[in-house]
Amino acid sequence: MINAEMVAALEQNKTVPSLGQTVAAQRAEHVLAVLKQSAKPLGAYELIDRLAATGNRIAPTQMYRVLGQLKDAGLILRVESQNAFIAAQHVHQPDEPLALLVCACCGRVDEAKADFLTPALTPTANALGFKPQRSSLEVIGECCACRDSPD
Amino acid sequence: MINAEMVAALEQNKTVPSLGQTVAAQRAEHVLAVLKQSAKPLGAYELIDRLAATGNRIAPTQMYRVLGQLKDAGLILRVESQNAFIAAQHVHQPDEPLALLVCACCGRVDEAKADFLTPALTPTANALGFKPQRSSLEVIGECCACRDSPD
DNA sequence: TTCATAACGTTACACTATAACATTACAAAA
DNA sequence: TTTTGTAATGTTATAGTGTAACGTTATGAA
Repeated sequence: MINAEMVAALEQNKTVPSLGQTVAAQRAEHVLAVLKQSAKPLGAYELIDRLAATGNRIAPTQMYRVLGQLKDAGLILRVESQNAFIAAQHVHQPDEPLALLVCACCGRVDEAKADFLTPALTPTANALGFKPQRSSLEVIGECCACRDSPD
Repeated sequence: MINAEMVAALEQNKTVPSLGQTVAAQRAEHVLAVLKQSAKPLGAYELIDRLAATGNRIAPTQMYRVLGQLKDAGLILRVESQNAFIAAQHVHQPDEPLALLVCACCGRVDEAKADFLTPALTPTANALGFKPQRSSLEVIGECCACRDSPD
């Protein structure tokens, strides 16, 4: 459905060429566009509402399919602690170790590489006979802007 | 509601003495007991059902209050990726960096200290002006038992 | 053309979580 | 003792999250 060509196009804020005309591709594009415009993570139903406002109402099932595709393509990230989604600042591999810095104050989320994770977890994993596949690291705190703001 | 004395008692699988006779304390005890008996994380409504089976049905709101109290006391942990809860193997501080090793196969969850997190995150946090407060690290993989099982 | 299959659509429902408000328990002030 | 404030507890209702199950359509291969 979403392929390398589309990922490349979406990443550059361009319309996906040939395949971009399929219903599914256009929807994925719309959803991604809405997420990119949002400073904060959006839930599935909030996304549905915002999409509906542009005349593109879809059912929850559809939205979750689109979100799954975008996630698999590395174009969006799921914020587990909020059951919500953000547009990725960079395209990622599914198993790439990332840290999400979540502002408890304004909700903004930043992504950062977390390459230290794999080596740091190895001893523990080995000791327990656990084979890590992917990880989710979310750091809750206060972002730059909220620290500076007078409250 | 839940105080140091109760935490100490609950930690040792004992009934909370004096205060343990309050309705709330007994409920917290029941919920914790159910979680301790489960190999896998349990959702709030699954907990409600299991508690009801022992003649102690409570409403969702109540359950979330109990879960909140137990969590604040460090007696249970929330598995963000599953919206579910486990009994803590050890009592924890709310801001203590932990890794949860979640088996994608059987659902079992192990907890491990993740002291490496704080120093590892400092450079990134500083660069972004982000002030970390607490973190949630969940590692999805295959546990010891599932690797050994024939499948 | 016919058939298989994958994509897409729809309905319905189960689970997660909390807002809002009612009631009760309890202890300090009058 | 009564009053009263407050914290705990109880209840109802509802918003939000997620998916199972199944129907329909599109597409390409036999």
